[in-house]
Parts: sequence; structure tokens; C-alpha cells
Amino acid sequence: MADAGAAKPADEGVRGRFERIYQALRTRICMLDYAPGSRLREEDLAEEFGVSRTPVRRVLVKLEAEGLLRSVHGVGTIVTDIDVDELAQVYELRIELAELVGKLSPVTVDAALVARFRDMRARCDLLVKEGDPREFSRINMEFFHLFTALTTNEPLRAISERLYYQTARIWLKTAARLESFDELLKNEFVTFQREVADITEAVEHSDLVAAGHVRRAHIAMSFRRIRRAAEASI
Amino acid sequence: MADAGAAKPADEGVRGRFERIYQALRTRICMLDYAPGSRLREEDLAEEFGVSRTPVRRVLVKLEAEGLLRSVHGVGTIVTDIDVDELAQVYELRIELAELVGKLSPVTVDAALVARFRDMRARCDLLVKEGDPREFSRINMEFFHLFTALTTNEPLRAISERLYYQTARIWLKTAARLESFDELLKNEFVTFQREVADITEAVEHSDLVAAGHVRRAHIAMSFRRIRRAAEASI
DNA sequence: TGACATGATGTTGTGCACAACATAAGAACA
DNA sequence: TGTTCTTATGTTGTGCACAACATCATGTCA
Repeated sequence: MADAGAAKPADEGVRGRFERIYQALRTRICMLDYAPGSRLREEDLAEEFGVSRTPVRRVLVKLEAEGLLRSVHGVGTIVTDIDVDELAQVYELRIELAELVGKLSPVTVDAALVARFRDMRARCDLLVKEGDPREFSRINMEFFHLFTALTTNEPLRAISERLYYQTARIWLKTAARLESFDELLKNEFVTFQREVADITEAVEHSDLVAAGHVRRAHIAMSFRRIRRAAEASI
Repeated sequence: MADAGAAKPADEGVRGRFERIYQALRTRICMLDYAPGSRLREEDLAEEFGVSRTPVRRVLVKLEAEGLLRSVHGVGTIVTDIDVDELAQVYELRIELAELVGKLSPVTVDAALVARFRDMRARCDLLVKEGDPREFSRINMEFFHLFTALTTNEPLRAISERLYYQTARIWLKTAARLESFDELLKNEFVTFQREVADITEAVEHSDLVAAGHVRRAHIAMSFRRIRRAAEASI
């Protein structure tokens, strides 16, 4: 799932190919493999994924609609830059939607789901001991998907996903500027660890409303920390 | 704005052309000019709008992403059918978002905004006296845009708009099956009139939270009526 | 008569060549 | 030397021809 490469299974439908290219590019943008402001050449991407420009453009159009790219005629396809202030509204909304995940059409918790959360918690513990920012982003992304699985409301999940990927880059970008502050990073990891632990416990008790509240609080706190860090580095 | 035709201004940017075709098709779908299940031919659309298939396809891709169309290789581009049960989750979410419109980044109410709401209320009064379902849908759509203008949270507005257009057709479709029930239609008009009046009053008092609550309640009630009407016609 | 294979027809998906456009470098001129 | 026009280069947007695919009609055989 985390494969951002261009591995090309011999048989895949038109739909499958689209998803493969789309997710690969989205991951690269959100992991800052493509730096904000950098230019993407359609032809390069077409060559890499073994197709022509046409299907690549479909993917780029979608990524542009989601605010991750910006195509300008005669110039190029530019990775959008991200700004803490512009993302304030997105965070504001994400905070509210997190709470809704626990309220609207919650899933019935079964043993398998609990197991997935416990596994995630274990990986967080490992992350605190020895983890880098990139690994953190990857796990954070995975945990997001796990959390949204708590609701069966498909539109809510789709929208939450879209908003998440709009904000996913900002943490990594902020962290990159503070890379020397090891203590600060450790603090981020521990905070995330606590979030995962709390939500796991809530899921164990089938209290999805509580899970939503915890998530809500942590998104809000995370944004405050990012905003403070951004201000401090100026 | 309500022009669903293919009027072609001599000068318009690439962006402008895209928006023109997109809004035209979206309006036609939501006004049931294109019946659910009917097939659209890319070449016909291309000819009508005076372009080739390529830019038309961009529009179709977006409409497909929003759930209004479904392109199937070798078959055609089909207008999605709508089902009350499938839309339950969308309504569930719309109800919550309506309340958020009054809470997140509310605009500062000025005289011009109040005037727009009063004008809308006047048109609703007219609608009750002599209006058909189609006219109702059009005004309802316009009022939606006016309501979402109460927040400056752009992501919230974009998402609300998307969800609105996913559900916009269901009222007209339900009404079409009950067209003989004039009294029922009148009731729908009067209910909507009351909603617009209440929200207008709330805006006059700059109480956007209240406006959100009224809107929330009316969306919920509207869905209940639609669901009941759908069940009754079986 | 029924079932199945086979071809005809129509549609969306793809690849490619070219147009439209923006940018930067360089030349011509004051 | 500074400025402005021109040109060269590179990119995305468009149009068109063809491939891939699904469906329906037709014919063939048991």
C-alpha cells in the first residue's frame, strides 16, 4: 500500500492503473518527495509509468481538483505550496469531521478491528524508540485510514481522506525546519503514541464517540503545535 | 447563472470553457433533463459545445468523481441512478455540515447580504402563489448557494456544494411521481418558504448559529418527507 | 427449436502530432 | 549601457485516428 514506485502488474484494469498512478503521485507529494513549488513533467511521468500522457493527465486533473497540484498552460504542472494560515480552515473542518466519525453510522466493533488497533499501538511504541520523521508520517497516514474505518458513512470517509491529504504535508515540512530539535520530535512521537493508545482503548470498549472526541482534541492540539513551530521559526 | 445551454462567448480562457461545460452538464443532470440511467455520447456533447472530445472528457471525469456520472469502457457514459437509501448517508452528513456553516468562520453580515436574503424570501412568496416543481428546484439551488455564503470556510463550502448536488435530484424525482398531489407540493413550497423566512430573520439579527440550526432542521425534515413519499409510492 | 458461436456495430480509452501559450535568452537599437 | 523587440525553447491543451471493449444481431449446429 505504501509503495510509491511504478511497479507494473501485468494485468490490471483501466481503473486499477488509474488508482496505481494516482496513489503513487499523491504519496510522493505528501511525503515531500516532490517538493512544494517543484515542476512535474507529464512526459516524464508517462514514461515512468509506461503509458502515454493521456492517462497521466487524468490523474493530474484529479490531483489538481484536490488542491495538491496546479497546472498552468504553457508553464507546467506545479506542486502547490502549503501555508499554515491557508490550512487553518481545513484543520477547522477536520476537527469537526473527526468527531462525526464516531457519531455517524459507526461500525460494530469486532475482534479483528480491535486487533488492528492494537497492532497499530505496538508499532507506535516502536516508533517512539527509534523512528524518523518520514516513518512517523507513514504511520500517521496509516492510522488515519484505520480511524476513518470506524464509520461506515462513505461520503464522510471520502471527504475526511481528501482533507487529510491536503494537510498531511505540513507536519513533515514543519519538522524539516526543526530537525535539530530532537527533543521536540520525540515529544511529537509520544503525543501521537498517546493518541493511538487512547483511541485503541476507546475502540476496545466500543465507545466510538469517545474515540472521536480524542481524535478531535489531538488534531486541534497538533495544529496548535504546528502553528507555534511555524511562528517560532520566523 | 442558471443558463444550461451551450452559449459560447467568443473569448473565454481554458478555465472558463471548462466551467461553462461543467456547470451546464451538472445543471442538466440535477434538473433531470438527463434522466437517471440515460446515456450521454461524448461526441454529441463535443459537437454541441463546439469542441473536441478531449475537453469534454475532462468535464465527464470530474462529474464521475462527484458521483453524477459513470463511464464504462465500451458501453457509454451513464447518468447515475439515485436511490433514497443510498443517499441516507449523504443527508446525514449534510445535516451536520449545515450546522457548521453557522459556526466555522462566519461572515460579517452587511446590508448587501441581508438584501440578498430578503430578495430570496420575496421570490419564495411568489413561488408559493404560482410555482412548478422545476422552478422550485431552481430557487432551492440558488438558496443553497446563498446559505453557504454565510461561511468563509472555503473547504466547507466546496464540500457542501458537492454533497448538495449529489442529493439535488432526489426531490424532483420524488415529486415527479406525486405530481397529481397538488396539495402535497404546496406543502413543500410552504415549508421551504418558512425555512427561507426563518433563516432570513436569523441573518437580519446576525445570528448565523441560529441560521445553521434552522437549516439543519429543515434538511432533516425534508429527507424524512422524501423517504416517506418514496415508501408510500411503492 | 434452442443454445452457442461469430461477426457487426457502437462506445469509451489511448497514443500521437500539433496548436496555444509562457518564459527566457539574445539581438538590435537608442 | 539599458531597453525593447524578436526568437528559440519548453510546457500544457486540443484534435483526431485507432485500439480495447461490450453489446446485440445473425447464422450455424445439435
